[in-house]
Amino acid sequence: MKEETTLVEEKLGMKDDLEHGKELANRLMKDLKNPFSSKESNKSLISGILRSYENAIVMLGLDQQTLKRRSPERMDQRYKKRKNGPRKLTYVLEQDKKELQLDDGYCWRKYGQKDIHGSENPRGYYRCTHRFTRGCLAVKQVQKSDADPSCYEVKYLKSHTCNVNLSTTKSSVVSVPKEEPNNVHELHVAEQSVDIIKHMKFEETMLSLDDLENKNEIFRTFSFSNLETENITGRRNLMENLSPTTTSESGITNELLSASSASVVNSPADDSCFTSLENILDLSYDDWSLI
DNA sequence: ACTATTTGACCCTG
DNA sequence: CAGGGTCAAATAGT
Repeated sequence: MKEETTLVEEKLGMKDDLEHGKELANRLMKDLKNPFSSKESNKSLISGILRSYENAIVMLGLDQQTLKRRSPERMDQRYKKRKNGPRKLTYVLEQDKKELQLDDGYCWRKYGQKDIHGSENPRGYYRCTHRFTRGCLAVKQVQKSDADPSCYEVKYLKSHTCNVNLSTTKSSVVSVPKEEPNNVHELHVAEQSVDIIKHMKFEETMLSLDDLENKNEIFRTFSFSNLETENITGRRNLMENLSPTTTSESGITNELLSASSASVVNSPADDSCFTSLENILDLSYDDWSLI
């Protein structure tokens, strides 16, 4: 059962989104009456309206995916009782603790773990803590490398839309066209030190670029070693460079993405960047004059 | 009391 | 049907 405080938070969030959408709609209406208003500003307003309502829909849990998964019939069928009764929980192994420490600055909540066929190590599934409160759909998968147990492969799926700024985060969010999990862009960086990783980035990026052109990518994979505690600061700096939500000024990722026609949104603070919406908007750009 | 993790069950896709 | 992804009850941690 969901906590009451969380529900209140969600409702407030929905209210904010809906009111924001309403405000933007009003501004759009005024703009449309103004012969000097630009197409760009109208586009931006509509983008904001769509985003607000999409946020609200997600918070309501009424998006298509949630509805499909949570239909009453299905809820009746599932999870009535565990067959084997109460289970024993094992303590998190030291290695797993390290995995949990692979902090990229965002708040992640583990929601699953699976043994992967052909891999020695299980894959952990994490989603953004703000999934329900802010509708953030960011997900990542963490798996210890079979080849090098000191390395972890981290796959990021979907961008953060929760606008939670890292203490170290600057101002940009990268958005990528066509946010489909099946389109994979892998950026592998498996090294023992930050310096080496930095050194590696360019080559790895160039390789990735090929993939990207071939696959019309979206999701990004990183692998990195378990750096020692004294390197945490360095690692944080590294993640600033490598994270999918990395900053525009430093990000090799940004260069990569811009080279592949990705768009870079100015600030997460003023634009939570629903890439799907941007896609829609981009596709229909020619039609804006009709509005 | 509340939040986070673990893990068996279930669903979806190929 | 197998494998991967997700859900949510049970449990642990704070």
